[in-house]
Amino acid sequence: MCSQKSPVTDPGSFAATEARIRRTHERFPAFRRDAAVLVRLVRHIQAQVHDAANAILREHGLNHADYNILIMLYGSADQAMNPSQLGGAAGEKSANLTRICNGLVDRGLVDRVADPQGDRRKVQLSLTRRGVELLETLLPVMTDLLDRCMLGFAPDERDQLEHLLKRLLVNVEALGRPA
Amino acid sequence: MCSQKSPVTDPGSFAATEARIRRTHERFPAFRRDAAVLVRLVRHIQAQVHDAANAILREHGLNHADYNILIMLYGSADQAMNPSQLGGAAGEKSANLTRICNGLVDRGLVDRVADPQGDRRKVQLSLTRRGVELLETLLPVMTDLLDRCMLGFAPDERDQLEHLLKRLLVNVEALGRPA
DNA sequence: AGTGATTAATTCATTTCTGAAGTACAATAG
DNA sequence: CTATTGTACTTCAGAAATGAATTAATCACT
Repeated sequence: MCSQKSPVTDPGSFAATEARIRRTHERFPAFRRDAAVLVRLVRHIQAQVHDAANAILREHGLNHADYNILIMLYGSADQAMNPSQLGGAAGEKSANLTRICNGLVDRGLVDRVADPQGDRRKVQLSLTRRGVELLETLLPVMTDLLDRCMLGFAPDERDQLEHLLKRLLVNVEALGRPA
Repeated sequence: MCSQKSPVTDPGSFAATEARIRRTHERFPAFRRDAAVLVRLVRHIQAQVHDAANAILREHGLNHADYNILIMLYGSADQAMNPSQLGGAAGEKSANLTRICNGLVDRGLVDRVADPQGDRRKVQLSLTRRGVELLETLLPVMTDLLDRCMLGFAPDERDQLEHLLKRLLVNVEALGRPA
């Protein structure tokens, strides 16, 4: 109403989303405003982080999915995981995980070997030295990205948010199961 | 009837993610635990909601992206939006939005006409009667999905979460803008 | 009125992701 | 032991999403 729209995504744009949700609620009262707002917020946040990460990683020849795999391995107890663990951790479907790891193996960032326990269905994925090196050149800039997400959040607010999101996660994980 | 959905994340597994983040922080101290946890929570929540919505909508011949477009239009003030508004609202890139809307137009759920204001660059998208009818058959089940997300949340907790996520959104929206 | 920048939407080639099916192995039970 | 059931991963074909043009119209200035 007052100033002209700011250049990229204008920060007040979520107000329009809320107005739409309100109208939907008016037309269809069972449709809950609060839940809809939360779900759309999560969607927008995730999309923005994803895009920002992709933009940064592109110039290093990686994308967000690749990075996620690398950092999962970097943080894993014995520097190694098998695809199903990795898929769960990174939130990738198994078919997609196979494809992503193929790329990382081809580029010499990840090693794929037979499961040391001898279960011949399983496979062990781990970072190569090159993988570790690349990831460690990425970490400063990705860390900076995370820092910028947290600007203006007090420690107790972060805790609050973390706690609430964990409860939300429990709820949404149950969505896949019932009828 | 016997085809079971394979869960992407096994429930309770977020503890493993936290352990990985902690180890990453130990190896690379600047990497912040709190921000990383929040970002991964958001990612997992979004993925679960997306998958659950897709599973529900598939049997109606739609997917989550389609549904989002329909409900944005349903809630819009004059039942019509142009692609750029819709893209911003639904969090879709413009190229993708064109593709999605092509499909919806082809199926007779959405109308695409010239902008009534006369700006010949613009296009008006609106729900057809069939689009409204289909959406209204979907709304009960999608509403139920949203309700299940909110199980166990008190009103003030929902407010808290909404408030915190809005602040997080402001931060992540700034990520895209050059530092 | 003429120019250069901006905005809106689309196209296009390519990459990424998905669901379903397939292969190989392991575990369990009859 | 062998049959059934379940798990781990891969393959595959098709769908969805991306980034970089492209086309076309409007805007902002002079």
